[in-house]
Amino acid sequence: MKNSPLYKGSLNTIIMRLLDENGRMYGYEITQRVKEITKGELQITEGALYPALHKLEAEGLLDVEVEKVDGRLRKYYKLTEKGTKETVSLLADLEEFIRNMQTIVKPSLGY
Amino acid sequence: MKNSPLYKGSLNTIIMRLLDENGRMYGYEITQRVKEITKGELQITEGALYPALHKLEAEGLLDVEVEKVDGRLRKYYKLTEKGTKETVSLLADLEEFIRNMQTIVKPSLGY
DNA sequence: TTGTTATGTATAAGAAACTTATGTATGTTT
DNA sequence: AAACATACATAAGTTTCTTATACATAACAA
Repeated sequence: MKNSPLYKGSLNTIIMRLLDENGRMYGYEITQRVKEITKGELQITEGALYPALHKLEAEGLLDVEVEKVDGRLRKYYKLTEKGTKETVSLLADLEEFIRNMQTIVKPSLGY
Repeated sequence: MKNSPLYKGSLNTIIMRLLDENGRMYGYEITQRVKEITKGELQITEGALYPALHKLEAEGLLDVEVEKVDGRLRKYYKLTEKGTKETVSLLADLEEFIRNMQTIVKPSLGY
């Protein structure tokens, strides 16, 4: 998922936010959406994504629905009620993180 | 260093930027400065900081000067020339990271 | 004066979150 | 027929951090 270590720890936030916005998505779709939104700057690898989805499901934050489309398997994920609440928290954490980093680094960024 | 996983991967950027701004600092001073700047929201632990400083030094990005002040040892770190160049790169990575995350999450943040 | 807090550095064991490599399977394009 | 895209999955290894512990001096409080 890119070379910068900064992305480490951001994957759950990305997944949850995309599901929050789009209702339901399947894994491969998430990778393509992120790639598209960030103009290729952020590439989520399967080795990171699928274990993350399984863990979020195990924690009761995501629900799964398996479907066969065009002969291929798809596992659609959506937020549970608990997952929706958790998303609010993750987005608040992201805002705080960005704010703190900008404060530390401020002279180099124009704010 | 806080509970949010988002901070994972940000420590080197923080250290390098502070040294870039302040010329030279010692470890404990860095922890206190960060705590102060972020109003206690970000606490850097020694277990994360010291190994990180040693690694940056081993990579030739930092230089050290040991001094004894008030009977206690201090190890002052400053950026090498290589370190200064690397800092520019790390800050660019941070800006890109923030930009990408804001793009993904945008409806919830007002930009 | 003795215990607690602050200052200051350090490392080891373990956890968390990834990367890299590989595997399986189907559909589409060249 | 080969290559590429779609779609999921896992195992081994790495990076980056947390938690716990350790040592040492100075300042402050009981």
